Amino acid sequence: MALAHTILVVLASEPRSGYDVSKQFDESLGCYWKASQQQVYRELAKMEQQGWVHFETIPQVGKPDKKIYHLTEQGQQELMKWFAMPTDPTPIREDLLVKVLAGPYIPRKLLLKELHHRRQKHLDQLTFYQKKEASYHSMPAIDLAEQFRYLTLRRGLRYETAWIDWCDEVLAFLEKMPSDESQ
Amino acid sequence: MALAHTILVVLASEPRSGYDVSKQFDESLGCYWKASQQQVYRELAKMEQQGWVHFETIPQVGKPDKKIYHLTEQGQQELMKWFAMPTDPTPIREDLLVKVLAGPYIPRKLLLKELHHRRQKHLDQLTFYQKKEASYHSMPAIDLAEQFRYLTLRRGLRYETAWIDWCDEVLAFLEKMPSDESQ
DNA sequence: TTTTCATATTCAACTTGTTGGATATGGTGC
DNA sequence: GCACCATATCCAACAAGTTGAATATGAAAA
Repeated sequence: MALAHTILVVLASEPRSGYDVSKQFDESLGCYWKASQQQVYRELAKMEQQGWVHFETIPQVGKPDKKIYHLTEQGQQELMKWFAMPTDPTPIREDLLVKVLAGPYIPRKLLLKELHHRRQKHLDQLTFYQKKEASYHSMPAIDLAEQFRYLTLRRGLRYETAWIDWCDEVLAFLEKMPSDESQ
Repeated sequence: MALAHTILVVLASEPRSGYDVSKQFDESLGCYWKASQQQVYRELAKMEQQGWVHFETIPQVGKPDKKIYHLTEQGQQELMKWFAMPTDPTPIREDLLVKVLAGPYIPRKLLLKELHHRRQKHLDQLTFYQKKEASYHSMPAIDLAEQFRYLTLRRGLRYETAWIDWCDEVLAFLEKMPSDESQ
């Protein structure tokens, strides 16, 4: 259900086409909510049927007509209803944790490679976030929406940092362990 | 695909029934891989068809026959193949982040309630992990499998800590902000 | 004594997410 | 000139995850 509500939030600030909504996911929301283009289109069609959004068709030449979606009164009410419902933490599903659990069966070299690989990924992401963060600090004033966006960025920073620290801890642990018993 | 491989890892240490595998998910894996009983049963059936596992039927009175699944040679090979494939971070989908992004539209009181609620949830989980951690430290010696399990627990600790810290940061931020402009 | 829990599996229907393709055109880089 | 990318939507098929129920019994708790 939450994908629909995320789209409602995106549309709340400004009416957009499915293509634009999808771009928003890729560009700025992606860090904490990933959705493919197909998902966005399908969800918008469903939301339109439910009366949460309406669209105006804008004819174009050489391209399919643009459908600009906007919230309806009902959509806004739905959003308010969702705001009032407490959210639970998303269940975690992390391959890497399973691989660490499988430590006794996995060749030590592979496990080390995995951890180094993942550490780098999270470091890259962290660096990206840090640049974004710096750009916030260099701005003279930011509006309310930007302030909230900044808070979500802070979550991203903490998330990546926690991953990197854990990778380091595991790597240190593995180095102290007796060398590979499984292979 | 990873659910199947997680089940393979669980079965690698010891043959089990679907019921037992499901219990493992609920009891110890749940923190980083959640799977419902239905998922486990369906996945095991599929894995059996693919030849990754076999089962022996153990007749029981008053209950359905127990099916004890164990890895096949092919299943072990599959596991090794999976070990060799790099894993990517799981895409994040967090309602709470969307609600914070929706800050300008959501009544301040509701947002504060959400954050307090979530902080408490993560604190409860953290406390639970800390008790587990303490029990590791009180053991005289732990075997290899337990050492790896301990590392996954460390991930849980860091995960919950990062959430709590972020909740605190957002709460502090909101208190400094001008009072609710949306309601 | 009745209810609830633990055991053990299965079916059905549904929602959500993924993958790959089709369609059509104008602009940019090599 | 040709490959590729951005624009803009849609379809189909599949994989994964959720929800609710049916079946059956013995043991423990209220």
